[in-house]
Amino acid sequence: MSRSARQQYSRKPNLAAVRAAGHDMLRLVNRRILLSIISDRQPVPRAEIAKISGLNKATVSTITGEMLKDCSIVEDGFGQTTPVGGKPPTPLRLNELRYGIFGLDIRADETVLALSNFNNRLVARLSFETGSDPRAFLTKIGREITKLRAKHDNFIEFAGIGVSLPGLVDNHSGKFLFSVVLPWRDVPVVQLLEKATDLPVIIDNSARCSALAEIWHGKAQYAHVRNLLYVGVSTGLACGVVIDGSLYRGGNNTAGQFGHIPIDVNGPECRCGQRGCWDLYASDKATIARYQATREGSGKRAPTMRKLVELVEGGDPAATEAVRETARYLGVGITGLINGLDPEIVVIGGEITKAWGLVEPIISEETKRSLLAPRAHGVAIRRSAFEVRPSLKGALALILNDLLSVPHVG
Amino acid sequence: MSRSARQQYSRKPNLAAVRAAGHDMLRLVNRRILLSIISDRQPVPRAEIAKISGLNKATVSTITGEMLKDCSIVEDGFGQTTPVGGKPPTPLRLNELRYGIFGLDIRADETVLALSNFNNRLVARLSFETGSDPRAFLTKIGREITKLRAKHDNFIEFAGIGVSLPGLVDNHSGKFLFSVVLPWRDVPVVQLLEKATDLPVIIDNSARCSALAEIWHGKAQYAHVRNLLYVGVSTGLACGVVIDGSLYRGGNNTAGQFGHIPIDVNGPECRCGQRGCWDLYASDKATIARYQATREGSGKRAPTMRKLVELVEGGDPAATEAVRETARYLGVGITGLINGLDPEIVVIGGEITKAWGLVEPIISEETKRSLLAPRAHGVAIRRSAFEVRPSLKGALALILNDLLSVPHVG
DNA sequence: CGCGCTTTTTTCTCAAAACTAACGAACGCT
DNA sequence: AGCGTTCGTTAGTTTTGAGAAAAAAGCGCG
Repeated sequence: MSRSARQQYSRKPNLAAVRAAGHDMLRLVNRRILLSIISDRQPVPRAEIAKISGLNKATVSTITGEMLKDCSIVEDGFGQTTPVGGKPPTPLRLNELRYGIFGLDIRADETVLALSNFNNRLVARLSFETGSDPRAFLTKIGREITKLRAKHDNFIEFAGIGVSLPGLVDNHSGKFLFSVVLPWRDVPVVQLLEKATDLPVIIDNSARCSALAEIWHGKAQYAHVRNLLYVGVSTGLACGVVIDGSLYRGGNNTAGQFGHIPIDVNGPECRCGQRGCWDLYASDKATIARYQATREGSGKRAPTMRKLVELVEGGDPAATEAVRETARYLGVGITGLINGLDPEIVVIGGEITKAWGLVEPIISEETKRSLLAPRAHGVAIRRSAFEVRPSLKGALALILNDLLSVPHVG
Repeated sequence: MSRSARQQYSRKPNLAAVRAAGHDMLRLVNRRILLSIISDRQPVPRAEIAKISGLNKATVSTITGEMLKDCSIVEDGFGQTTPVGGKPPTPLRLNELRYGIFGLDIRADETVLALSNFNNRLVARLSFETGSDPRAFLTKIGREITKLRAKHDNFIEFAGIGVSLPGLVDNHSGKFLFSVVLPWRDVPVVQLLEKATDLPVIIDNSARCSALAEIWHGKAQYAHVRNLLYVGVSTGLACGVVIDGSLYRGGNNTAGQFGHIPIDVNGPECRCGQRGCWDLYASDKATIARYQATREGSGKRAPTMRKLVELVEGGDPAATEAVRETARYLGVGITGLINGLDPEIVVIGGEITKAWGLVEPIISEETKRSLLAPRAHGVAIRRSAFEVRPSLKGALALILNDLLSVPHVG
C-alpha cells in the first residue's frame, strides 16, 4: 500500500497506453470504496455499508473480513438494536493504529511536524524555526521523524510523509522549485526526506494541500461537493482546485496559480513578469501596503497581517478600509473564477478570514453582481474549516488521500 | 447504449452514494477501452490491441468476438505479415454503418445539420437560416432529421443528436438558457428534439463542444494530452476546458465562461454585471469596434470579422493594428489561464485565427513573458484543427464521446 | 422459558470476467 | 521440407462479486 504513495510522483507520463482493468483493479477499487465509507461514517455496521456501496452483503463481509485480518479496521463493541428487535449490528471503525501518518507544513518562518493516526487525530505536534539551509533543515526533520517513530511504536506501519510547501513544487520530480517567501531553490525534498526516513513522501503546494484538506474533511459538511475552489490568502495569493472530487494538478504540476491572472492590464508590474496580477491587489502584502499608505510619513513599521486584523477588530478605520478594499478585489477575482470554473463551493483561507464578518458580505455582494451564471448566486462562499494551518491538515491529507481514494480506471 | 446518452442530462446529483463496481462495470470499461483503441488506430489486429490495452489475447478475442457479432466492428481483409513471417494478422476496424450520428450546430445566423457515420465521416450536411422562433425552428429541424433517417436507412442504428449552442446551456435540465447573439430564452432543446425525433439528445455550449472536438480528433496529434484549454473567439469570448481527458462542465454546468473574468477592474461595464471582462477586449466585437474607432466619422458601416481579416491579409494598417491589439489581450488572458489551469495545450478558434501568422507570435510572446511556471514556456499554442465550424465537429463528438469514452468508476 | 419475529452476518454455491497455457494455421526463410 | 515466428483460438483455471439460505442474536409475548 505504501507503494502507491510513491507512485504519485514517480509515475511516468501515461504513454497513450490506455491500460485496461482486470480483477485486481476491481478488487482494489471496491476495497478503497469500503475503506472510505468506513472512514466517513464510522462506526458503521456491515449492513449499512452494503446499502451505501451497492455491494452485496456477502461481498462486504468478505472484504471487511480481510480488512479485519490485516488490521485496517476493528469491530467496535456492540451496536444498538432497532426498536423492532433483530440482531444488533456490529459497528466497524478504522483501526487508528493501522497507519501513522506524518504531516510537514513548511512555512517561511515556522515549520510544523505532526503525526496523526489513521483516523486523522493528531498524536504529536512539534514546531521548528524554518532553516535557511534546506538540506540541513530537512535532515534535522528526518531525525525528528525517526525519533517520533521510535516513540510511537504502537503503530503497525507508517504510511508516509505529506509535505506542504509555500511555493511552486513539481511533484513529478519531487522538487520544491521556488518561492517568494522562502529562499529555497530547486530542493529535491522528496529524495532527501525519503533517504532520511525510508518512508514514501508526497509534496505539494500549500494552497493545493489546503484545498485537499477542505474536500477531505469537509466531506460531512459539503456532502456531495465534487468541485471546490480554495483561495489561500497569505503573503501571496494561491489557489487549489478540486475537480470531480480529486485535486487538480495540471499538465505540468503547476495548476492553481490563479493569483497570477491579471485583473488590471494597466496595473503595476508583478514579479511574475505580467502586469496587474490579482496577487498584487488581494494578498496580505497588498493589504498591508494599502494600510501603510494611509499613514505615510508616520514612520511606523508595517504591521503583520495578524496585527492588522486585530486593529480591524478594535475598530481602526484605516485598517478596516484596507481590509475592505482587499475583500472587494477578492470578490472581483472570485467572481471571475466562478464564471470560469463553476465550483459548488469557494473556500477562503488565511489570516484575513478572521475578519469574516467584515470580509464575507463584501465578497458575496461582488459575486452576486454577476448576472452570468443564473446559479452562480447559489455558490457557497465559506471560510476554511480549519482555524489554524489548513495546510498542515492538507499535508496529512496528501497521504490519507493516497490510502483511501479510489484509483481512476481507464 | 443509447441510454447512456440520455443519462447525461437526467442524472441526479450523486447523493454521496459511492457506488461500487461489479463485473458489469469491469466489462463495460474494457469494452469501451477496446472500442476506443480500435477507433484510434484502425485498422488494427487483435494482437496489437492486446499489447496496447494490456489485456490478454484471449480476452481481446472474446470481446472483439462480441463486437463482431453486434456489428460494431468488422474484419478488414488480410493484413501484412511481418518480414520474418508468421500468421498474417486480421485487422479490425469500426463498422461505419453501426451508428449514424447527428450533429446540429446552431449559430446566430446559420444552423448546420450534419449526419456522420460511426467512423466520423460526414455523409450529409444541410444548412438553414436560424429561425427566431425556437420551437418552430426545432420542429422543422426534427422533420429534417426524420427525412435524413429515411434517406440513410443503411445505418443499423442512430445513436443520437449532439447540439452545439451559442450561449449558456444547462445540460442538466437540457435547456438553452440565454445568449447575447441569439434571441432565444429558456428553450427546452433536449425535450423538444427528443420528442420530435425519439433519439437521445445531448446539448452543450459551442466553446465546450469545440474543446471536445479538439481533444477527440486531435488525439493522433496531441498524443497524450490530457488537459486542454480551448479559447473560442467569436462575437463573444468563451472557453472550454478538458481536464484529465474529459470535458469539464462544472458543478452547475456553467464552467468555461472565462470570457468573463475581469482583466481591468476599472474598465467599462460589461453586460454580465462585472467590469472590464476579458470578453470586452478580445472578442470579435471588440476588435471590430477598435477598427471602427480609427475611422470615426467616415460613416462607413462596421465590417464583419471575416472582412476585417481579409483587410489584414490585404495589408490594411488600421485593421492590422486592431487585430494586433486583440492578440495582445488574448495573450494576456491566456497567460493568466495557463498559470491557473496549467494545460498542456491551448487551442484557439474563431475567425481571427485565419490571421494566424500575425496573431500567434504576439500571443506566444505574451505567454513567454510570464516567469512563473518554469514549464509554461513549453505550453503549445495552436489554432483549431478544423478550418470550418469546430463546433459542428464538437456537436458530433458529444455523441461519439458518449459511445466511446470510458465511464468513471467510484 | 419457548416460540415467532426481525435484523445482521456468515456460509455455500453460482456466474461472470479475465488469465494461463497450449495448440493449430499461415507465412517467410533457409 | 523443416524451422522459427506470429496470430488467433480453445479449453481450463483463477479471481471476484452475486444470490440464497442458514446461522446468530436479540426482542416481545404468551
